[in-house]
Amino acid sequence: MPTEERPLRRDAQRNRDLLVTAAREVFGCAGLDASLEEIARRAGVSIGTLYNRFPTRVALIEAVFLGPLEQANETAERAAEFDDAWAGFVYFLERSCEMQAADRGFTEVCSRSFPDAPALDRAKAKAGETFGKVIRRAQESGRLRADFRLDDFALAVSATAHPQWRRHLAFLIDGFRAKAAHPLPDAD
Amino acid sequence: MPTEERPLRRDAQRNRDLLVTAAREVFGCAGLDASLEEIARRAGVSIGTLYNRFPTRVALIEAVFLGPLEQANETAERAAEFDDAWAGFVYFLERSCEMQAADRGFTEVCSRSFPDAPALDRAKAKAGETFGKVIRRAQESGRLRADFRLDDFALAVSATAHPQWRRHLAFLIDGFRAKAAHPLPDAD
DNA sequence: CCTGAACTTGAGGTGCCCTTCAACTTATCT
DNA sequence: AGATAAGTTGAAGGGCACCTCAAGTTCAGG
Repeated sequence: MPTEERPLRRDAQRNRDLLVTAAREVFGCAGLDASLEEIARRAGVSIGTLYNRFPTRVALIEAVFLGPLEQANETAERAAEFDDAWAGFVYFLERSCEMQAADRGFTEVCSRSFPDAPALDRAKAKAGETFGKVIRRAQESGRLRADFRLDDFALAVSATAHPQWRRHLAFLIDGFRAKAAHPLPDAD
Repeated sequence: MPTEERPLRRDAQRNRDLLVTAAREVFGCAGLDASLEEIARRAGVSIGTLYNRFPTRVALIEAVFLGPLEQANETAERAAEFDDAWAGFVYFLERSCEMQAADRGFTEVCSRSFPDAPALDRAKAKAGETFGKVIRRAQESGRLRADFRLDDFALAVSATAHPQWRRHLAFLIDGFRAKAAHPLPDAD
């Protein structure tokens, strides 16, 4: 049984939207630990209203980032349908880095875990599975090295959350090609 | 004329050492923005003493990290003397990642700039020059791609400040080989 | 228009951190 | 042993952020 969702009063809905928008901006440049008071300030709303609508920080994070995570999943679905499997792989990597480079909050959402927000973790897992297919296809095509794993994606992407990510990613991609592969270290 | 350095009283010197040790630990796990009170607490010294010895945060950062930076420079010098230029290049990359993975403070020292602590910036520049030689040799040997630049090192290393850095670095290194090289993106 | 429920407000309590400084303690030198 | 410069201490003042709640305001349905 889903929690009964009485619709919000119109003013409350407006404030909710203002808060989410403000939070997107503030999380985007200051990260997920940004000040909640700053977010309320920017939304033009009192701190009490923020707490009314979002009792915890993760509730707000969820409201802001569930969308982008689904968007990432769709990107992966598109990537899985490329004729050229390697191109699809590269396409998804690039879109992911793009999103992270543009949004510090998104970067942190992707690298942290959220025990108190199962929806977030579920959305991440789903996108992960979709990208798993992309990886498999690229490996079967013989262009992606066989020892590439899903977690390597997290590594690669989380490591490119900076302005010159294009260049960094280009090196990595060269290192991902099957023809470039040398044995990986044992551990991990 | 060098600032006259009257020697510290014995107790003061002891406290200074305690503070630097504590700061190394705290910066190491909490980063350069860690609480100064926490550092004083861990050193078993009052917060006033910390401020007596290190009037600013950067003064303390300098005291902690000038050593490691010089150590990095020596590592680069060793790397420049490898018979196998490519092996020297890889050696320095690995040692650098090792230092950063082990010390969050060091990571931040390497990626930030310190206008108020010229000594830090100088030490970084020096290590950079030394590593520049390593790069040149590796490129002349034909093993390192010709379009590799010194800043790419900063990229690579700052991006590997996490537990599974070995694996990430392995991919990057495969991407750094001349034989793996594909054209890099234009910008930056 | 009126009323109750929904919503908003912001001051206030708590906690952590930064930084200063006047009063106190200690090392060192003669 | 005494004098004094050097060093230590921690309370106090100022900030900022978190979170709560009693009092006030606004919406929406009758």
